[in-house]
Amino acid sequence: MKLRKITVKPESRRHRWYEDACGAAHALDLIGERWALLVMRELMWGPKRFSDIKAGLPGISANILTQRLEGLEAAGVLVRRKLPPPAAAQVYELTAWGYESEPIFQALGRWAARSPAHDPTLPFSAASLLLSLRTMLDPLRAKGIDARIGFRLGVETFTAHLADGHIEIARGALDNVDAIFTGAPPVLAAAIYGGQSLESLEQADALRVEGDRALALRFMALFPLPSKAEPPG
Amino acid sequence: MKLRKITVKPESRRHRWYEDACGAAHALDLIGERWALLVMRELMWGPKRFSDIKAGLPGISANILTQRLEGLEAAGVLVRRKLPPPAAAQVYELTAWGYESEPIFQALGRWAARSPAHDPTLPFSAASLLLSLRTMLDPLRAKGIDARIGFRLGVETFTAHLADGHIEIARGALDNVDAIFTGAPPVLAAAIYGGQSLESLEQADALRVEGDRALALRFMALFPLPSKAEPPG
DNA sequence: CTGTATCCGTGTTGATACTG
DNA sequence: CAGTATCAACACGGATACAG
Repeated sequence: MKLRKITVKPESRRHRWYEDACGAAHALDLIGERWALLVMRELMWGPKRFSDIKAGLPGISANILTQRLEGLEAAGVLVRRKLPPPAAAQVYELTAWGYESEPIFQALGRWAARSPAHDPTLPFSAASLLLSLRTMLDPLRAKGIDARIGFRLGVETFTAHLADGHIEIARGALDNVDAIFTGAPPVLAAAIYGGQSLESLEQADALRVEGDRALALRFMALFPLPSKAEPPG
Repeated sequence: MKLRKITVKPESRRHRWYEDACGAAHALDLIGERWALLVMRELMWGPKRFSDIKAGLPGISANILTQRLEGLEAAGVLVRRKLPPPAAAQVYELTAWGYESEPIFQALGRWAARSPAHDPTLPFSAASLLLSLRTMLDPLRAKGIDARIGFRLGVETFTAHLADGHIEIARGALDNVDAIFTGAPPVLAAAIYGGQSLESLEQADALRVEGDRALALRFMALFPLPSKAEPPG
């Protein structure tokens, strides 16, 4: 054998692909690398800057985030845009097709919610908490409620609009809301999913509710978790 | 350095977790490693042996498959069982919770079907082709058809039961079917998704149809692919 | 302050060869 | 058939250093 070590250009070594026509395999070729899906999750509520993405992803390092953003841009999942002055910041934004990935998060989230090993006390980003609300809403319980709920999660604010057993969520200024939750995402998660009482969280000064308190309490009960899967054996 | 090679116990071999309470992140902790989901895909139609799993996964190496099977077993996604004599073979089988992962494949497959980069000419395993049928069935087109279709894909046989705009698929002997397709999975894929005419594939001796030919032709048209996503810019 | 590029230690992955 | 052992290549993450 002559060609012992061809000097392969680093860029030509692209990637490891599954050689498989299966749609799921192709999806994993595009977004199956470590962190890729979580980067997309952080962008599900609108464009973000590099460091805001990074802030929602505890443990990712800057170079890895750069690589993922490049890869996702090449795949057509997101684009990088320059905001017009005066903001003049660079942001990353999902393409229309990128936003269509939401059912993937829902399927993963619903399935993982039944995992015996799921630990809900870990850090929770605002993006993922809101995604989980859309995933876990019980349409039957929400039937008949028409209301707007605001969230102040750290520096970000969101408005959820409940109507017809359906929930719409948008990032942005809180206008015309009937109730507002203010607190860190894990605290709100403890209230909605962890069965923590609103009073105890308020007394610990971890969560605050303004506006229609009865509505807020009703809202917190709209997101039942599924039962855990049986461990085998 | 004294401790050149500490004999680390294999179980202490933690892998890298996302420290994130998000359900999707936890799902990726469990099944996000390379090959893990595709191993599950191969088991979606029932228990399989090591080498049959491997055969459906072009490119996986034996040691990686071993590791994934161990990991998935530890996660509670599958169990290993010893078949009773005379078969007496070891097989891997999804747990009930493991089977519940099908929506993940559907979400991934549906999303990837709109990828501009999807190449349907790559190898296609029987398991993934049948999974794609369940994903892509158009209930409206299937309305009013009540029929049983058999598939001989290599050594495996499957029966699909169409009723009420819904499809059920099971591996096993072909009993009481109205039509049978015989051929390699990529060929059947070309017929159903690639727009290849049945006649041309039969003339090339790549596909054979027995039984109700009109039904077979109707069946082939029940699985429309979505349009491709626009490349950005 | 925001993002990118580079080095480096470590752990993961994968091809090949080998064993029960 | 069902894996294990070995080794090389690579990906990850941390820590910088650097550029606008």
